[in-house]
Amino acid sequence: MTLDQQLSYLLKGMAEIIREEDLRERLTEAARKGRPLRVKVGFDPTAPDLHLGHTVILRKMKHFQDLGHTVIFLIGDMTAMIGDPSGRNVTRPPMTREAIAQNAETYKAQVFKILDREKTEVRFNSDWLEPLQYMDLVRLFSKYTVARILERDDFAQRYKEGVPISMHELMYPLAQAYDSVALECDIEMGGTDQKFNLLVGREIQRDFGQPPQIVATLPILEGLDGVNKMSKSLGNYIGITEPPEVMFRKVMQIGDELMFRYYELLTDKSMAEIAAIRAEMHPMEAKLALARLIVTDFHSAAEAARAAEVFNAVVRRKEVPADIPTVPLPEGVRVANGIRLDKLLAKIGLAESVSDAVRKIKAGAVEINGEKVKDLALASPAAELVIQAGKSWKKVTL
RNA sequence: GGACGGGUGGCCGAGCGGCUAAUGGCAACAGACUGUAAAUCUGUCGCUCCUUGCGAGCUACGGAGGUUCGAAUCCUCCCCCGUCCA
Repeated sequence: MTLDQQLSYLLKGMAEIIREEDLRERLTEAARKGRPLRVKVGFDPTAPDLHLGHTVILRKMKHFQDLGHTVIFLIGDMTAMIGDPSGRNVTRPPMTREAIAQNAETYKAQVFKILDREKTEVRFNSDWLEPLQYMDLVRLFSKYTVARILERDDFAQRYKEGVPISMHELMYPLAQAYDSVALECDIEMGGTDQKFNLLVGREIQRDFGQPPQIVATLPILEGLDGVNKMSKSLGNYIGITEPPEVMFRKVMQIGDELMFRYYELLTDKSMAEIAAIRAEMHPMEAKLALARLIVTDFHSAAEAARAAEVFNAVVRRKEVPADIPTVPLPEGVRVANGIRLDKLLAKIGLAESVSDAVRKIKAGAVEINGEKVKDLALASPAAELVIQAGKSWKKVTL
């Protein structure tokens, strides 16, 4: 690849790069000296399950690896041990070492679905942050000013609105910047919300006599709702270890506009190809194709095809799914006049509570063996009950 | 250290002695519609019980006490947050 080709490969899908000339320069230098660039991305080990939102940046990391560079998968275990309240005004409980170590393992098992193991350095920032003495920290913090720290958007806003900001939150950008020093990074990537932190890294590196890192930000992927960022706690995510049918169905649930965003950030389609899809394909066909692409990435083409078939059968043709989980009849749901459906639904997980089950039944969301149910009691139950509550199915054997 | 303001259901935010399981909005869950969706419309939206009824009980408005026939609403103490002053 020529330098220009490399550049456009790397820049595709990036939100911002600071600065492009520097990247060009460093790529040139790397080629000349035969020294791969060091590209750092930090991950928070509090939520061990990766979802498609994480894969936007993982894919970009892979692109750097494709060009022979080294990617540093940095696990912010120090952050997790302190309990980072960033973003929300709720302090997260600190995590134990064991929990962090376990999450880190889960992470590693998942990221290599995308990253090249050979070209990945997995590091923990406790390696260099933990040994720092008080005076080391004072020296580090002395390199930055309160006014500059408060320039960070969310700090500025919270300060203005009177939302609490804890001292340690102000130190995070410095700690993260120090990671870049410790790792001698050439490039640091993060979501667009990380821009400030990434930029601080440049200044601190300069103070430590290192060339400032190049900063690359990537768009934050919207979740299934198309509004909020994808996150596990909001429940609008697609996990990369989810079963093929689930992934497929979730992709099909997104709005049409969001689909093109997913095409852009989660597939290898070029912008030109995506424009063609938008112009020529029926939206539903385009979405089916997208779902297949995504499922193929994390499972296989065969699994994707099967998931597509399941989707067509169950959702479009409203057929009964082939493999419904079967459970025995739970205790305490039999009454004199048959079976209490509200209790049954709650016990087998088709409703959150008995009250919720009552609501669903009254709303006409429950079918048993193909018949809509309106009563809370089932008088003469068959030996096998295929129960549908909304989008969920369970089979109960008596 | 002082003065003032505030802590309500998943979130935001009303209520300021009974008519309040607690107005609104968002989210969520169902139903209709459809191209899977989205949008829209409708309903639901603490938990439990049963004789499923505009039924009964329990729990809930930072925490603990108190006043009252009755408190999210009044009083006391405590905890937490913010603003201003020092």
